[in-house]
Amino acid sequence: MENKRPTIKDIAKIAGVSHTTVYRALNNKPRISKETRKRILGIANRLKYQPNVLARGLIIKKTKTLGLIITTIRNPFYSELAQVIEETARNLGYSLILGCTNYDLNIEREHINILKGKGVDGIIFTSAHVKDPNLEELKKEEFPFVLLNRRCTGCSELSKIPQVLIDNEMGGFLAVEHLIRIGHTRIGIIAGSEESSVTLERIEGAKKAFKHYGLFFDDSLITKGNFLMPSGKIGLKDLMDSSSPPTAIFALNDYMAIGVMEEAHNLGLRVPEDLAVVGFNNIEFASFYNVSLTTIGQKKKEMGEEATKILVNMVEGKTEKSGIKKFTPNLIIRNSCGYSLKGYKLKKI
Amino acid sequence: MENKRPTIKDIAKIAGVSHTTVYRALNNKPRISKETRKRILGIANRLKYQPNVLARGLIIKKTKTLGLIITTIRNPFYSELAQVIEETARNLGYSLILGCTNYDLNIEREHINILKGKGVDGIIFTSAHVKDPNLEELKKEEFPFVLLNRRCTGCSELSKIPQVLIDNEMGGFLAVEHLIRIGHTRIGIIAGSEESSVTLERIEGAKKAFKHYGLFFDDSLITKGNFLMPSGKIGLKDLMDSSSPPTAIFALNDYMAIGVMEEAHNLGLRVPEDLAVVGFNNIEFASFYNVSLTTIGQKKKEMGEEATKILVNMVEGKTEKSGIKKFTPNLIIRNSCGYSLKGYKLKKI
DNA sequence: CCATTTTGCGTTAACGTTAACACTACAAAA
DNA sequence: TTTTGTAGTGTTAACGTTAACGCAAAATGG
Repeated sequence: MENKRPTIKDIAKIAGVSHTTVYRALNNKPRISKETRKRILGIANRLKYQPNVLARGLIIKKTKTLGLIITTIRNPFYSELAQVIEETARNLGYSLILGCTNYDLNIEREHINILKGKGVDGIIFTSAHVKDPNLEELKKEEFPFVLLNRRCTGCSELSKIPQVLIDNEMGGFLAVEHLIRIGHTRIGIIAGSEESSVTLERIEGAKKAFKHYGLFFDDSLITKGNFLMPSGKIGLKDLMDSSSPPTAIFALNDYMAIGVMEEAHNLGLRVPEDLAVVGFNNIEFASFYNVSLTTIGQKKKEMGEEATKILVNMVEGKTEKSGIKKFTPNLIIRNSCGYSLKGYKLKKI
Repeated sequence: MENKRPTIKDIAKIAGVSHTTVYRALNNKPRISKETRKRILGIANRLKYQPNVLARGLIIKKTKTLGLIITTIRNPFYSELAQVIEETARNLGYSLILGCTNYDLNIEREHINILKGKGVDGIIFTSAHVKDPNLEELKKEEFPFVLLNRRCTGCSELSKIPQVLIDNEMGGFLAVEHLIRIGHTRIGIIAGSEESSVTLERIEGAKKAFKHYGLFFDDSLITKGNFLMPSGKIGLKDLMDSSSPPTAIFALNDYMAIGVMEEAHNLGLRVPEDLAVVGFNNIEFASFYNVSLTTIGQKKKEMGEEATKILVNMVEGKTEKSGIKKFTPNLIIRNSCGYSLKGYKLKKI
């Protein structure tokens, strides 16, 4: 039984023409008569011909495959992003190779090498380190990639890389402003990994909010996390152990915010009565009534689409070699800050 | 500036040997002297040589790439699975192309064709349709694939396909048994998509529990869902609209169970006081105190690993061409059924 | 010490495409 | 009629590997 998939040459043999003629028929190239084309396409259909992307890729150096590098797909923020990226990529004719790094630059590097070896046309990098030698190298090689929800301030050259992001600083500002306006002054911050641009910018925004409202910003109220759920727990514990603990928490993403709420429960703290919590990202679970997390929303769908489209454009040589697309975040008020409870009211500004 | 990645021939030129010699050096083949090998490896390292997987794949028909077909990565159950699959695949030297189908057999088919065109070595299919012509065809072509958390009872041939699953029937039994033992007799079921083997088996288990405890099983208490969160909402609404609504719900996965809890809240029903809810899968969020969903746990990590390893073994020709690996589910009791509340107590059996 | 094997290379041809270029026949232009 | 153009086709060589085979020189063995 012949299980081998048919090749151009197989079709050529059947049609009694040269493989080049078949190629012309299949790829809508000129210099072939209507009749032969039709005949060949008929045979190809019958045999269910599918081009061999490997062989093609070897020559045209394109594989219709993109890489997606994320930290961990377990974080719902990334799985939601991955979903729209896969979908838009597919609609544009591309497949997606998924690579998780666990925030490890060495694994990232490994992924990059493998992806290049497999001839991917471009890579989407999502949030991680600000300073990343891997990216600098890629940039030097003029390998196409875009940064999604991730900045690269560390490296001058990289400012020219296409970046799709939200205004994290504004997001941080909005989050803390909300807490201040409902009456909090001691606000703890659960940071993300400190090498991440996202962390830096959101904290920067938080500081601006403090300043704007004439409040003192206490550095000791920042505790280091890593964007994963457990670090929210640890972070809260640390903060509550201090001599004058915060009355509100700004967790730099929802995943950690949920950890905060978990630990609050363990510590016997009620949310929002004893502790207000605000997150960032508006993952699907944040909206559930029994989570009901006040958070900062961002247009994940639009951002994922945008990043994918930009990358595909680069790959296909359709302009847009650089530029920053910045989206605007918005505050989504739910119950975790008690905004809707009596006893709290919004300060006039 | 030469940005092109170095090839075997480039190295050969520098080393002053033939490309075959370089090949032998790089791939630990015999028939080469220790010194030349060392010299060549030195050059290769210096040039940061990375083999071109496309060219290699063209000949050896292996690409060190696997396909992972899932319905949607947004469902945390699948993102948790994807995480471990990516990780084990990477550790075994494989990359993963991710394909989401949205439960659409045509999209699945499209994915399969593309994956084959890209020369993936094998594919992991996760839960979807029982009867799937795509799989029958793959089987006929002897293309390597494994079924993860998915059965293919529809097609006789496919019983020989490696399958990694949990005992869904037992899981369904455990879930309903629990509800019965804490006193419920009218138990609504939110089914998954009806073409799914998972749905059928879990319902089968539920029915057995009814029978085992001498209870009448009311078919009208099954409502059709699709494993997505919103269908949990709709399902509950439908069930509660009936003339004699259930006092407990068995949602066939956690994602829908959360939808059920959402809708219960909207309908003014307290969980677990007015409505007990049990799910299936034990996704991470189920464990959070403010969700606290009683559910059926399965060894996702082990199953993902197992499926990946089996597939890699098949691909690499290391036996294990068929066989079913069945894992045992376990009941995880949290608060959504009120087991821990006074007023409820466990019936003796 | 000669026959045989082994070692250390090189040559050449695949793999399934794409692409440069060559050729023929026939039509249009000169 | 000769030239020029071009539609339709074929030949051949890439792409970067793997792999079959060939062939000296060195090593082994009886």
